[in-house]
Amino acid sequence: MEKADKKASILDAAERLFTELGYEGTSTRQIAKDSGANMSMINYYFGSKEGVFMEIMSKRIFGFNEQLLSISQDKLSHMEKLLKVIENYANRILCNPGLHKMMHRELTLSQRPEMFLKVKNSMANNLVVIEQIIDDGITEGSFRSVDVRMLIATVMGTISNVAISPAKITYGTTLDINNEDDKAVITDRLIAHLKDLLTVYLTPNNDK
Amino acid sequence: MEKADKKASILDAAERLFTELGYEGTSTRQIAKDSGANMSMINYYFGSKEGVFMEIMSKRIFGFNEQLLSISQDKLSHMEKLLKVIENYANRILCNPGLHKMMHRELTLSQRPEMFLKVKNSMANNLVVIEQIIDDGITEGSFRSVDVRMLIATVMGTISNVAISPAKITYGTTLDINNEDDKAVITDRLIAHLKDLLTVYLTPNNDK
DNA sequence: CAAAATTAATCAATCGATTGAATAGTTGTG
DNA sequence: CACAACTATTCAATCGATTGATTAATTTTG
Repeated sequence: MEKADKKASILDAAERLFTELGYEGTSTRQIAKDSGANMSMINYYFGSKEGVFMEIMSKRIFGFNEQLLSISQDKLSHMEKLLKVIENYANRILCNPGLHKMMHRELTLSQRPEMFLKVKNSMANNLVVIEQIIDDGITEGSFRSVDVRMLIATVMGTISNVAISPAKITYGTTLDINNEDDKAVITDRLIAHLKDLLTVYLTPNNDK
Repeated sequence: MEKADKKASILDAAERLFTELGYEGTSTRQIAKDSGANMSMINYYFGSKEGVFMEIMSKRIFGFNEQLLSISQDKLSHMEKLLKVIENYANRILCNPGLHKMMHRELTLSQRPEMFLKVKNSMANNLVVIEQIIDDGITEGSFRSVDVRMLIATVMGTISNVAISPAKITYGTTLDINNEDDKAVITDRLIAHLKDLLTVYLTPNNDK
């Protein structure tokens, strides 16, 4: 309370509004109003509305890749690595589904190429880490030979789908991802499902 | 050429612009300009900008569910039904990825509740059809007992991920979903992957 | 005091929507 | 058939509101 820190409060308000209303749907006036700051403070600190957006993205994306990289270098079996990466990835996305929605939206728009590249590169980085692990597992013989790119689309798509779809569509009838308790349940269920799926699918066939 | 049919040309231009720039990012002036119609024609025919959007959605969503329902009533095994539904679903979405992106965007925004409900209900309808097929397969014993909702998230998420992700991220390095020839290749690859995945995952374990 | 932070007021541009009038096509009437 | 009445379509012009951004003045801070 002491230190106003308008800069942070602007970012907070902006992130919430962007998440809820989209980039175009959010006005700088509303950001100012919600954060208790004057309109000019937005341009004073971030240069422009787009500057605010970029700052939010940068802050959130940072550290995402490092985490995955560190796991991929752990002393684990390929399957253990893969499952750990997925668990990490799912937790990261589901702990803030709104942000993930926002990133997804920007990724499907041809506007704002700078944001597009940022999000795209971040995703691409995550992708190569996972791809490498699966590739290693296949060449080692501990994984079946599968379409790696498509399998990654399955993993990321599943997580994304759970994070994005409106509550009652994806999960049972009562669970709501906006409820904190339910969110933990959903996350666990998602991770358990992916572990089961990948274990069954990637484990080499015994017979034949 | 004879008949101008401004109404259709407005819808065409609007769909292209909405897909590319998003709903908020598209102005009625640009729709008018691109379609060669006067601005007021938009309100004359559709009442409002949102009316244009709703018309596009309605047109596209219509028939989606009937198709799936008819398949689910075919005389096929549960696995055959499931695979056929998925093949249909994938083809439908990948033949017009832009539209799917647009639907997805609207689904992640709290604005425009009418659109939201339309898209959501459409998806929910598709979901129950698939869910019923898998449920039947499980009770019959031809499928393993799995987390049905999560598996559906996997199927839909995979298709969605392939349709939405920028070309070079999801598929190999050369394939581009915006190229018509490549699109066919990607679609086939996606369907083959899902068939393989579901067959392996749902087939009951022989040993143990 | 000087620099940084904050404010109210205002900018030009653009937004979605509406207006009233003009044109074209159809229908009704004798 | 002829002419009036009516409906549907199209248009330029403009509406008030809102957009992101900027200005210049003021306050706070070190």
